[in-house]
Amino acid sequence: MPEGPELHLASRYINTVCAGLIFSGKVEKSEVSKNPEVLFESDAYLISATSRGKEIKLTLTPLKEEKNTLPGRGRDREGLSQNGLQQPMDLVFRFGMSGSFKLTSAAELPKHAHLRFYTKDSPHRALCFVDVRRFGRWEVHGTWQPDRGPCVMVEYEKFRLKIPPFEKARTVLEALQHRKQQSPDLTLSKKVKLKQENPDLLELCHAVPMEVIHMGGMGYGPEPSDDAAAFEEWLQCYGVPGMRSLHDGNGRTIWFQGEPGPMAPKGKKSRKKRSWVNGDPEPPSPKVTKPVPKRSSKGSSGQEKVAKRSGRKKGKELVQGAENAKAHEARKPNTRSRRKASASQASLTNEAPAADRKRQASARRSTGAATAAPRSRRVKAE
DNA sequence: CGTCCACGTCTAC
DNA sequence: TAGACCTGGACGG
Repeated sequence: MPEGPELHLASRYINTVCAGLIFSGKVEKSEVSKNPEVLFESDAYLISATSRGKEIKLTLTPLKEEKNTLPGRGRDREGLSQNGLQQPMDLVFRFGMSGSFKLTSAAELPKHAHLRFYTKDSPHRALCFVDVRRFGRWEVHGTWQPDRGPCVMVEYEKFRLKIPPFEKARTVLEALQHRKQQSPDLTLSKKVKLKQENPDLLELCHAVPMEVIHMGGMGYGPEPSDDAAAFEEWLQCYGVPGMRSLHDGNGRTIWFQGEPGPMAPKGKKSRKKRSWVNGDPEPPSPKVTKPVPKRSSKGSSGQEKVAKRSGRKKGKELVQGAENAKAHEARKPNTRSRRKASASQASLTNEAPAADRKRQASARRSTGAATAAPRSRRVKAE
């Protein structure tokens, strides 16, 4: 559950489902987790959350001035004042690749629930930090990690200044400059309108995550019904049939539409893990790939799952270069790929009809895009 | 069964 | 700048 907007949704979710809930007792950590114990104990406490970029902070607040009923028992706990009262505690979480929060029945904890906060009243429930891959971290008495970039959702203005000097900004800046020169004689309102219809890259860094937040869902909707499909449907580039992808210097898959651009990794470097360990020293061939959503014909008995991300790709299966609608029409059709196919078609035209502008802008989206560059070089956004 | 892949850091060379 | 840290789903044989 790692992307910026998702962390924000997680904090909203927590504040919603924990509103009015009273928690009690100790905070429980799974055996297997290597994260620190949370030595917090209170007869009655509240949980609230805030997020900042890809971090989320839980605040545990004891309800009243309760006495520690068992003197000495709490000695090993942190955050106790002299008289044995439990003080409020902040926990800062990072979600790694798979972290999330879930309020569930305490009787049936979900798998991989590595930190549990139990409600006071029965039927007991548990707010769980669920994290399949355990890349997620939490820190007791945590604070926002100091060397992180601003939050694209709530601190967007901070991206306006202090652009790292080594950022390859030429293209971006030239584009902005170009835009400026284009419309020197327009009225202010016309300029504003133009800007809204053609948001620049920086504005999109804000607008796109905000769109996800307003969409809601992501497992953090009011109902447990959940709606991952809506998000998949919303994605314009990432994992979408017809879009292209390649691997950057760190082996990360970058999704995009159209030309990869002058900084594109040159073939050889792009494969991190060798897939040809024994014999068959086949050169790691392709550079630019079209995702071939390999939905094998087997098992597709009408109710196939929504195409999940990209299919598995091997060299020989990769389709090179300038492919087209034909290619993916031949592929497994589903509603999603169909819709996307037409969307990308539309955006190939420079002059999209005005009604399609918004869609055209979003066709550039890939939620993975901002995570592409190595940390040290990145505009400190995530 | 085995291989590859995944929304991210984190740290040891 | 490579691995390391993990589980599990999709796919291939």
